[in-house]
Amino acid sequence: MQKEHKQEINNGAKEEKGKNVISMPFLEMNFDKEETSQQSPKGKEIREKRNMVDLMECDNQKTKKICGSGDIVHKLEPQKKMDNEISPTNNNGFPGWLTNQVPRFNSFKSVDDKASESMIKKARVSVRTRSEATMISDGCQWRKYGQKMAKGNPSPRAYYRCTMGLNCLVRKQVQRCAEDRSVLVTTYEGQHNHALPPTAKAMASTTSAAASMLLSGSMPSADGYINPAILESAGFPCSHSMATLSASAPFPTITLDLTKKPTTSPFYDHNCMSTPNIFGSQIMEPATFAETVSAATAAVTSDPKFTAALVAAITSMIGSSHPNNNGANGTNGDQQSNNTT
DNA sequence: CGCCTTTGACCTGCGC
DNA sequence: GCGCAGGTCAAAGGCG
Repeated sequence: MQKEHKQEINNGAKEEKGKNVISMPFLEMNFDKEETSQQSPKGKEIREKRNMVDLMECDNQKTKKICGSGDIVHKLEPQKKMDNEISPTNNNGFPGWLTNQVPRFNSFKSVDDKASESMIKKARVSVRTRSEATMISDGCQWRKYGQKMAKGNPSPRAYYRCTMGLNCLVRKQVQRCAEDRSVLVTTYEGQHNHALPPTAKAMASTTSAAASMLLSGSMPSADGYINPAILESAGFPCSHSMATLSASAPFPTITLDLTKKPTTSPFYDHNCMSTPNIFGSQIMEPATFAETVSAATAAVTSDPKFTAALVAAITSMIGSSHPNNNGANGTNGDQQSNNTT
């Protein structure tokens, strides 16, 4: 059994190194090169060449529901206890990479660190995309630190850690949907404590906004889709069942399902990455995803309730902000600003 | 030579 | 208390 898995894994690895780097134009766009140079220009290039289809953060809880794989979620749930306890500090539910609320992550986990982590983990963002690549490139640099076979899913789950920042503890899990292997599910967790590429910021803004909306109760139901009207009003072409928020989970989960085909959208082929041909052939236009994200952001933030919630959230964050957080939050601050505006 | 991936082992939490 | 599953660590090997 393990041997089989190994084979699969190995194959996957080879694919990654060889060619499967589906760079998601939407996130890679401009910043790839820029951001990459921040740390290890060399490493970046290498990474970029590998299989990455970039997106942002995926939340597996949602994924679980959608895909039925129920892998990642399992482990995440246990954190709910801690999250609840710590939630006061991060009641906004902003994904870490968005707010930098979390002081920092380190290999050494003190009590405080753990607490911070919990906070960061509160909000997750899942992105489901249809792609042949082993990973989506979201503009950040990731280092693989583990891989595991998840129960109920023949595809291995890969664990990545952000290496763009020295102590950035943002992590992401990449796994293929058990029911539809062509669907790549990426779950992001934590906050970036460093500057993010423009595309990454856009994504972060969108997801954070959604998370905020969810937590603030702006959502009509604890478990549902973002109001299509809101999204569409902002011109979000893939609004139909594309973004899903879940408040029923231990922590807020945002799922961006980019695999679904909108019922009405002449832009579908261009703005949604769901079509196999788009991913498969990697023809997606660079600006499309960014535009989509921007539209989503605008849509989400256009909601008065959300805005109010966001203000409250930010206020709360500021009130409970930690000195250390501020320093590393340059980026986050920007993101927050974006959200507010 | 340095960085990254691979992978088995270990740790932790949850359900029974 | 035990077993299972997920997540992380760290040594070894590979690649550029």
